[in-house]
Amino acid sequence: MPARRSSDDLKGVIRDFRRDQVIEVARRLFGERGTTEVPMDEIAAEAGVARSTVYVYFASRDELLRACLKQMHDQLRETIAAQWERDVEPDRRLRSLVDGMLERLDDNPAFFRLALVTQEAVTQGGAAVGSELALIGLDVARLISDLYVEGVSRGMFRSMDPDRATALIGQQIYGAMSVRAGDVAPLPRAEAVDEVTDFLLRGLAV
Amino acid sequence: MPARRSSDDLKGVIRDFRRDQVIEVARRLFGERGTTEVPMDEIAAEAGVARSTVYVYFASRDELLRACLKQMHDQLRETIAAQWERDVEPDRRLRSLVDGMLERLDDNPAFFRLALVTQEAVTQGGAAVGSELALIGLDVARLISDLYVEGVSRGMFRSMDPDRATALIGQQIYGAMSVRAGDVAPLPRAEAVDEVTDFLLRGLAV
DNA sequence: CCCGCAATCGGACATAGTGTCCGATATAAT
DNA sequence: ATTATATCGGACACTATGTCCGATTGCGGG
Repeated sequence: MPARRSSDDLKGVIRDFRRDQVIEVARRLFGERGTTEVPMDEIAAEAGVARSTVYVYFASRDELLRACLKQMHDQLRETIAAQWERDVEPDRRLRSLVDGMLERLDDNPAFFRLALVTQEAVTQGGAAVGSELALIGLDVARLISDLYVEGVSRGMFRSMDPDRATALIGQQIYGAMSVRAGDVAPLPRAEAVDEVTDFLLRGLAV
Repeated sequence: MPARRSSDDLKGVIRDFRRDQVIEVARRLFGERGTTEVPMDEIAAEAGVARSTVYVYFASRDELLRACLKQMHDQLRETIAAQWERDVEPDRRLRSLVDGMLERLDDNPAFFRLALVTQEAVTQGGAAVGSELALIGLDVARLISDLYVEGVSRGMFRSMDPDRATALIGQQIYGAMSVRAGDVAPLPRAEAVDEVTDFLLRGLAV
């Protein structure tokens, strides 16, 4: 039986490798051109598989999109986790969070665009896709909420409803990412992170 | 000649009326379901014209989309202009701007979603569509910039690079709109406007 | 009323892409 | 060699887009 099992493992490894190739290609092309304008033929060809094989791995374009989002989500989680352990102060954690998000964006500009264009997929009734997006949103929101509450308890942040504060902070980060994703000449990241973090902390008023 | 001219005017009026009908329907359906998932057949049927007639008025789906954006832009300009004349103080103007944007969003929730999903059309190489979006962005940015500069000169806002301040303010507003567009139970508008404006002014720090 | 003109309609057509299906092929294990 | 499994490649049915064009409709003028 051991050889049999080893063979299944190898098949699984090969299959996962192939599947990941398709996801990588799809992520890039979807990010560049949107979720609906890239023919499955093209994704298959670039991934080096037959088009019908793509449908063996993914039931539909939507499911492929969902897989792309999941991969993105996993990477985001890793990035944020790594940043998070490095900082303890709430304001530094805030900075880390912004940094992590912008880092993922810059590492793969198509990253955010994929999330952005995926809003359309949600609008189109892609419930499964929507739930993957919601998970990403919840992860980030929880991090924001935690750091906000900690900031208040340390007397660094002014007191507001935590949910509202979380929403407002998230809005700024989301907006910053949106703008940066479309910017042909974005600021150096460290500078952009400082700027957004500063603005979040201090606002406009003198 | 006068009667001849009058007839041409009537034809123009009828044609514009029909064209606007198509735009209205398309705006709604695009906003609800995205720019690519609504068949032109359906838009035509709901607007009460033949599908081939839609192509008489608009060369393509993209051109129809562009017309939708232009209509949206015109309405936004009217809303902002009306709000703008009512307030002079920079912080009140800021509030008016946020209010105006959220008002347009609430008046037609599909409004913002249309702009959001149109980001995808831009990604897809819709240059003409992109330029319409850019015009909207420039309008809003100019308003933000003006009020920011005035706020600094009055000693109400702290001094930063005006372009960066404009970008940061714009990001928050954009994020607020994005979140609100997807919210099934959004805050009452006045409350949301106050909250965003307050956050813009004061930030997080105590 | 009739006629001419312009706009619109309705349908056919070619094309592109999606998802399904299946026989042929390739590969690995026994 | 045989068997089992995964993949390939292509055919198919269907949907939607944009183009084209003859038929129909509506309006204005004589």
